[in-house]
Amino acid sequence: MARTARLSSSLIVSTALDLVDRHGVDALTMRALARALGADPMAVYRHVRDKEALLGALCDAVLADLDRFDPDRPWRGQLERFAWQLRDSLAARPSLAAVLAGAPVTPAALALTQQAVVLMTGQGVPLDVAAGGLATVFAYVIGFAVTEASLPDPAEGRDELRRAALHHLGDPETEPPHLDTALRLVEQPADFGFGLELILEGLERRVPPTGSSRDADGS
Amino acid sequence: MARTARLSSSLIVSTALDLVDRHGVDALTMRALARALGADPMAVYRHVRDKEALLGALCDAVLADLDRFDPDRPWRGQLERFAWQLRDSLAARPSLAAVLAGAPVTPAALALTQQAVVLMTGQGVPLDVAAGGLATVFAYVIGFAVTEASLPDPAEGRDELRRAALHHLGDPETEPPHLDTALRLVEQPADFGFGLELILEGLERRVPPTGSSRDADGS
DNA sequence: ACCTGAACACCGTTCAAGT
DNA sequence: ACCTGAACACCGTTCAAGT
Repeated sequence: MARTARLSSSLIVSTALDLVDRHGVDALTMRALARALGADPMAVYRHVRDKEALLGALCDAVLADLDRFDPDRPWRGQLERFAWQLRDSLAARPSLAAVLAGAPVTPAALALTQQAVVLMTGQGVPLDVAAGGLATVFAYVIGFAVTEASLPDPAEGRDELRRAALHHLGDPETEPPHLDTALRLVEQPADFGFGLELILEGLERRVPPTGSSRDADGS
Repeated sequence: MARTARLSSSLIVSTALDLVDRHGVDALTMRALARALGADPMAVYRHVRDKEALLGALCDAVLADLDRFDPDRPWRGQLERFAWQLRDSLAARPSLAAVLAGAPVTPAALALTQQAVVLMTGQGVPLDVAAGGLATVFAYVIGFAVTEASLPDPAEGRDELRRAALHHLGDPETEPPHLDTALRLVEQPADFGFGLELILEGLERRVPPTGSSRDADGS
């Protein structure tokens, strides 16, 4: 019966992530976290420097949960899977997208980057293409996830949005063409796969062709 | 001598933006804003619903400050200029990038989208390509700007970052290849133009060729 | 030496009291 | 009717007092 359930960093992180999953990152206060842990509000500070470090640890946990890169399988499919997995993970906890955007350099991010560089350069992708490609994919996924998470409730103030937009357009007498199309575009989530395909396709076109039809297999 | 300098929404927004430019968004508190305006802390609430609305108005002002799209000039160059302008604007006030990411639907955003749809479809870009392209460019710029603004001070805790990353990689006995390369990649700002080029190039390839060599000029 | 919780210095916002 | 500022309900974090 001895309550030896001491606090640990991993317990703190998993409890905090659970709080974020259920009630959003705004509900993650040091006091609420301590309550969920059944501990004193200050006990958490024994294991975590401050709240910023706690949020960084959450981001690291999310990234560490993604599949590793396998250097023996084609890079393009793996980069695509990585992008979808990260997007899905952030879509499941929307409020964390902005947090990850604000703390992108974590140990797991470094580990993933190292594996991706090995994967891509090992398969003939020039280093600068691999570097630019990784940065592009990451920026795209983050930007997409944060934007998607921040879409306002449709119809919420749509009339005012329209009116104010018309004012920006110089209050024309006739309705500007495609205004309703544009309204739909900014209100609806976009097609994640479309932009990802643009990026991956561009990367593939920057990989010099291998001389023969196969040269990595069987050596 | 009568102090008739009444508050107005535009004065509030420009004063708030100035505060953000000089001291970052964290320094933008309702109290500090009122102080900068020489007004009572609560006077701002006469013109702005709450702080979220104030931040939204700041984002709108940043977007409204960008060049308009001109339907008579090539879409690709204008989309490229838009991306660079927005990136530069956010690089000049880094802390606002995350705010814009969290409030992407504003009147100016709608106006820009409407103009971009007119521009692109008017020059033969299929609507779904234009829609996907705009969303992709926006997500990329936002994600890039937020990530760039959040890069930690290099060398700040680099050793701990390395050690923790090695732990994620399974504590190998030999140094994983390209780890220093990866460290450089996650610490340094990436090449904004590279990813933008990937996206624009992919869009261009999705525009069906016009029948003759010229058909929009002179008509 | 470690842990606790009262207290500090904020914050956004409400609301009753003034003009 | 409009404007003000004291007050409320928080927050992250410090630090002195306990074990």
